[in-house]
Amino acid sequence: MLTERQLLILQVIIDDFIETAQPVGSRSIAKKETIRYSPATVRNDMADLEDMGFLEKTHSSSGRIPSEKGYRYYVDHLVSLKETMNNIKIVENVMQEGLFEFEQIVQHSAEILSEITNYTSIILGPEVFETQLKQLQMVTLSPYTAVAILITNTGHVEHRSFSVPEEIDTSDLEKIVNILNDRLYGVPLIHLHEKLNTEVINLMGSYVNDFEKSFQYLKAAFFSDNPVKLYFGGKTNILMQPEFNDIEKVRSFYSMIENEDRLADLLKNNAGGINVRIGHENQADAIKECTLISATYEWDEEQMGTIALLGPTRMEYRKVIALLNGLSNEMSNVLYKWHKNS
Amino acid sequence: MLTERQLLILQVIIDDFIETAQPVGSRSIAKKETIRYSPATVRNDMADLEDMGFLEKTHSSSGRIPSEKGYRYYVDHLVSLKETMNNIKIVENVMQEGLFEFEQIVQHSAEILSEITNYTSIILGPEVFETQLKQLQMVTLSPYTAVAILITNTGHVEHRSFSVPEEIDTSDLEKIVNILNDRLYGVPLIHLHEKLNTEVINLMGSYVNDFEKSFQYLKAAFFSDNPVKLYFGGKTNILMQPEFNDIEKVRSFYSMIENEDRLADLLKNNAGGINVRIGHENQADAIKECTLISATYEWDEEQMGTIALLGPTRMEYRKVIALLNGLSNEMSNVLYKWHKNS
DNA sequence: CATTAGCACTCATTAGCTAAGAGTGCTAAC
DNA sequence: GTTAGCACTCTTAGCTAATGAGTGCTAATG
Repeated sequence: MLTERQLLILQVIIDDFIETAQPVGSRSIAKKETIRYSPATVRNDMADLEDMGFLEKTHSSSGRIPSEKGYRYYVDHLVSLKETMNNIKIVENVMQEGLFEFEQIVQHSAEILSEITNYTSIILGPEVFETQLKQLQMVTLSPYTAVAILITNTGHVEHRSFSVPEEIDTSDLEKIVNILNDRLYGVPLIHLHEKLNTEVINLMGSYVNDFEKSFQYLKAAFFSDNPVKLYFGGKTNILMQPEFNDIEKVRSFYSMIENEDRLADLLKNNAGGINVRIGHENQADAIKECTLISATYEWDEEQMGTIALLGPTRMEYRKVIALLNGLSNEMSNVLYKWHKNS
Repeated sequence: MLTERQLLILQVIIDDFIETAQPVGSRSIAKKETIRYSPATVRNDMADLEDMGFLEKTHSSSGRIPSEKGYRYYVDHLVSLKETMNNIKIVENVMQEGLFEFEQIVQHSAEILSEITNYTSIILGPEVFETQLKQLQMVTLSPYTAVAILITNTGHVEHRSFSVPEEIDTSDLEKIVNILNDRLYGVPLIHLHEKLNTEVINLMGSYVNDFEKSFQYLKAAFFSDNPVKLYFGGKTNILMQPEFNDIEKVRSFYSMIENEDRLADLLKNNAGGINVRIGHENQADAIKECTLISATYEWDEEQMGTIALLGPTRMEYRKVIALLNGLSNEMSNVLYKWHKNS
């Protein structure tokens, strides 16, 4: 459908625009070494490319800029995954600093990713999926206050303080915690609620009198629904992009970033592999001039988490795709080794 | 030094400018009900106020805007602390949601504070000062990995994962943790290092053979220096302020916000009470067009933490000062009750 | 003598105009 | 199929004039 030459010209225009953020004219294209045609020829192809919807003009006599469809074509056909720089070793470097808890590794990786790319990085942590319960603990601080602590096999620790009403005896609570520890060891977090409500609750009565109220209390402390945790890096990088010179755009960008639930939704329903959502392809008006590009990392064929970058549609796709691909592989490897050792 | 009338005019100008963000002219002042003089009279006083440095012009024939000195005078003489709205009950409302861990209360309060004011709120947490060690725990995840958990009497939980080298025996580690728990219970966190290095280290040898290496390891995990923790609310509120229509200013604002160490320094060396730093009074170029206003909350005459708001120099001082004063009192009360119960 | 009316003056803002320049689309020639 | 040539479009920058908000100063006023 597209001629060889049109393809070439499309590629050159998009590459150029990504670099300069300025509309690209026929003359400047014809000057490139790879182009051996006159500006007039280029103009003809540009007009065709515009007719097909791959390019746009900012005004009737301006140079061309890529349309969303143009970027889409560019990503699908002109950027090859083979260019992947494997072995980027972000995670490896992070881990050499002696960190090893997943939460910290992820946070750190997000920061490095945003530094390398100058976009905003978002990582959806892995704990939601495969992590298992290692231990529950209750530490009483005073007769009326206590802390509930939950530890997973990945080294993740959740805690929540709560106050104990007078009518509840802390020793009852401790008994219950012991039972829970016995019964829930090794249970994946996602099955915790289920297991709790079916098996465990029935056992409880025989050990603790009048356990109902205490149990309800503990349940709220330990098993409050776990909101998805997002890790960000480079939240202010967007301020560097020329297309965000307008405060209004910055505002709308941040309104999206702050809405973590919404963001998590956008990240979650992804197929595996690299996923690129350009402009309006994101079902979110606030980032209709942004590209959200994401990759999943996984272990054992189960999706585990997502790494993403959010930047202007004029994104350095080539670099970013290679980078994300490399990083997701690396994280999958880390998860694999991890699991082998634990 | 200032006549009655000049005082009144200064106040009206600043009030007006705070509200509208527009230079104030003599005509609009003369229209106010409280002003019973002609524009010409007002103009004369405005010229005097400008000579004295309280007002400025944006250009030779513009209305006046307050100078930093003007704001300073306004804050020192024209805003009275008596207007305090006591009983603002931010914290009380937060706590009614069932939260009670200090960290969460503080975080939540910061958010509410920024919502009420539309500025960015910054709270310097209290844990650095009076909190005591409640319990240390070590949970082994695998033969080579473990989590160190530290719990304070305020319900604060710190944790840190670490990997255990082969040459170290986890049972040794556990022994050491037990000893530490015995000896360090109730010790204020700030004295932890000291106590550790003097008393405790000497005891260790008699219980555990070859403890040195293991101990060093644990020490790093449990007692890594605790960076000051800042809680933010409304980080993007600044985008609403008309004086931050310029991206450059937004950038410099965020460069300050991101530099938490620097911010913490600015907040720390404060006398008690309410502290207002206007524009260049902040020793930081990045916020030379901002006001940082802070209040300390305390228990038992010791400074405990700081609540602050960061916004443009054109700040609603009246409202903000009353609010911060109320909130700091409230937090002090909470701390007091807290301590009584624990 | 403090206050005020009057008036000339300043400066930002806006609109309208022009010239330059970048880039296009089309046609005719190669 | 490709390209040179050219008329045309639109942005940008610079200039001018008109408008209007606001000032500073002077002289008149109660």
